[in-house]
Amino acid sequence: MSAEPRSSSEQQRALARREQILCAAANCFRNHGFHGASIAQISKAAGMSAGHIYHYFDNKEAIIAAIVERDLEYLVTLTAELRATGNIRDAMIEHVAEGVRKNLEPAEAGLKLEIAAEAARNPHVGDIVRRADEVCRGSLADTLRAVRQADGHADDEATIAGMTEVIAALFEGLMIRGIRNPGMDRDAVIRGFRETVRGVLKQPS
Amino acid sequence: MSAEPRSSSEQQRALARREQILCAAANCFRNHGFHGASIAQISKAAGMSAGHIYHYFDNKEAIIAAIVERDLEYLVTLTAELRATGNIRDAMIEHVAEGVRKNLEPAEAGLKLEIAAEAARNPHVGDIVRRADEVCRGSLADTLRAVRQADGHADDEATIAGMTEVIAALFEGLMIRGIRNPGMDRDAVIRGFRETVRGVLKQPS
DNA sequence: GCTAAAATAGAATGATCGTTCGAACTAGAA
DNA sequence: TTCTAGTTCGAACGATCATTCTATTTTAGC
Repeated sequence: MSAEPRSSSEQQRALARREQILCAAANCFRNHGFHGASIAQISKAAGMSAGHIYHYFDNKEAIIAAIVERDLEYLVTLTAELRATGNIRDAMIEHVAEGVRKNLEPAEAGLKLEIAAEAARNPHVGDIVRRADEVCRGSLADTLRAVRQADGHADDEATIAGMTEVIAALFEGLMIRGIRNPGMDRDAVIRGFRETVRGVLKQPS
Repeated sequence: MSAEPRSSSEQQRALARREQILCAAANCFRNHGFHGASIAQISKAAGMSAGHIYHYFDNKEAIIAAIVERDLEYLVTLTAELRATGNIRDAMIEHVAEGVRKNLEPAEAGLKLEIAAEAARNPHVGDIVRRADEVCRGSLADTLRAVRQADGHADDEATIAGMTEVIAALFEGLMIRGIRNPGMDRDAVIRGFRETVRGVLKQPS
């Protein structure tokens, strides 16, 4: 927050401390929510004093923003990776199982839902989330467009946008499903998802 | 909370007060989250003193539980209604547009996401949510089973369960989509959803 | 080893939290 | 009217909140 550090090792050290705080904060936020978790809890989890946290973050809101940003950055790189594969349609269907399992991970899902709920009421967090979604959505739309064109379908952009939302809703909804029905038959869900994604890809235009 | 009231008008009055508190609390929870909203805020919104709230609810947790219960009760009756219609398949596809619009309502979606996030960490709320979902899920599975059987498909129960999760994830995911991409083309999404639901109903078993 | 600066701890701040409590008020029964 | 019991308020409680400040320890350059 203050003047530039003198050596690069100091920079690294500061970066590591920041990361340490963010990891601890993510755990606390998972367990108690953004507003339920206190700086005292986070500082204890990070193994440092409460006051010291303010050397790395202006305030609690800044920690929340950093957590949100970090979480979404990961998603952006993920969708970009999918797009870089060779045979996109096969890759998509192949990755369904992985996507299902990842979104059902309760720890991950809890934090992501917390972020979504916060985005609905906190304009700053909402901006971060919407900006990241724009990138992911664009990447997913590109992927869908490529597959559909390769299959000889002539879709207008609105149709592609609609399909994008369908696929996104499917996987994001799974985070809620994992919480509401933790005992679900995962293999059956994977089969259902695979078939549904396949169906969207070959949907008549 | 204490001994039975003497007249039925007193009972009604107490019920109205409870409802008044719950409505005010729902608004506060929507805007600030379960832990971000204070009893002081809720009492101000409900037009009564903070202390008085404790005549109707044991504590804040009880208010949260009541809100969650009320929200889910509505969903249970909704799925039951769908099931009572005549031609189920047509009714389902016809109700897609309504379902999409309802889940995109930002105020509703925000509170529901807050509930899901709370269910992921608060065991009491989690129990309420899971129990309600069991009912809704069963009703939706019954509906799907009926349509599939009428179409001559022979599905095992796991397949029906998988399809149920797909449909549930679709619509619940839409709540997140509405927050992450508020400017989406709703008509295109409705078309995509309708086609996807149709696809699930005629999916090969 | 000395010194200056950064890292860190921990106490202190005022605000606000959820909750309790006792007094004042209100309305129906007698 | 008087009594009684539920309604309602608002002050008060101790705990905890996010944040600030000061003092101390650690580190790096000389």
